[in-house]
Amino acid sequence: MLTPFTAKASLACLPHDHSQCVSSALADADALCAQQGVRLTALRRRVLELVWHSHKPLGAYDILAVLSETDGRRAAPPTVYRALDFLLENGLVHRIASLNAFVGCSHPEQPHQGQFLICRQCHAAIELDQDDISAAIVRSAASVGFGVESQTVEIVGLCASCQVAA
Amino acid sequence: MLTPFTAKASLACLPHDHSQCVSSALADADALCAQQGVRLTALRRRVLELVWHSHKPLGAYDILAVLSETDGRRAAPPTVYRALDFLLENGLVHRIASLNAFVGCSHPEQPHQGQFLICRQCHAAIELDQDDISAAIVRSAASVGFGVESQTVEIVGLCASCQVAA
DNA sequence: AACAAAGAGTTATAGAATAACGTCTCTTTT
DNA sequence: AAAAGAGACGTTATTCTATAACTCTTTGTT
Repeated sequence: MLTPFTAKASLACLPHDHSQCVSSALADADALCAQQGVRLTALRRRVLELVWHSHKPLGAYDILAVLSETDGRRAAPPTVYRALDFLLENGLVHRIASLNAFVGCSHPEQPHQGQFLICRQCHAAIELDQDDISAAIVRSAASVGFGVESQTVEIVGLCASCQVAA
Repeated sequence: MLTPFTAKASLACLPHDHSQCVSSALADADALCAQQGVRLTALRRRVLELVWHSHKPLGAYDILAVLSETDGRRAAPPTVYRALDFLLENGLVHRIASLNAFVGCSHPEQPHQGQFLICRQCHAAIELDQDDISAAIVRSAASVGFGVESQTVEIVGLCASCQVAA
């Protein structure tokens, strides 16, 4: 069974109109920030747009390079990291610890921590939010008396498209 | 239900005779390397011992500092990273991506990738290897056609001891 | 002893992230 | 309108993490 969300997220590895992803992510971000009373400044919005440039997690220094070279903006690392911190805090992007990289959040409406399927071939990241994975983790943790507060779940493998190609 | 392994691993956050952990980890490593026909050199064994100094994941540069200051060994980063690479390849330590740190493997007998419960208070890492977590991940991945090859599961929260303390 | 190969030392550099401080631009208050 | 304050961004420097490339040494083998 595919939930609407799963269906949407799995687009990451399939041909699709990606400009739709970007524009809807930006529109969602505008709406959410307005609703939360926080400021999606030009810089923050631009960083979010760059992160959404593809479904591949993007490094902070890649973002920095675009800001400096393409945008012609004088930018040093803190500029990028501050924008990313804001986007992380407001659930608009996720950080992939195993890659030191950032990816747009597919459903920023409610706070959550995604689970990520990362294709080692095309490098796309598919975001999941499966309750049964979380539940299994919480249950196992509870069996040793451990109280879960946050989860990092990052899975590497081959996406459907790249399996076919191989 | 606690498997023997789970019982052993959860020791991490409980008072226990830790010198036992260290000596048994080193003895296991000696045996496994002999069996595999690979060399657990003095340096590699020492790095493993340092990683096992506690159940808290240890940074490469922390190891480096001990080698330089305490052991008086002239050591630069590659020295430590090569030893760690060897230990990782042979399943004797795990790398915790979210911490950029390394921790001894609790059951190096068979190759596996652990799942880790990391206490935000005492910083100890409890290694799990729960099939139901892996199974839930593989199942969710399969539902979007994704083939799992490796998993990073790192859970932050409060261990039993630190919950009591709080 | 001679050799090849693995291990470890050495130097330099790349990559990721943050600290600390200054400046500018708003808004809010008076 | 002036002053005050806060938030955002610029700037400089530094810390932490990791690897590349080359050299020398050790070890096991012939």
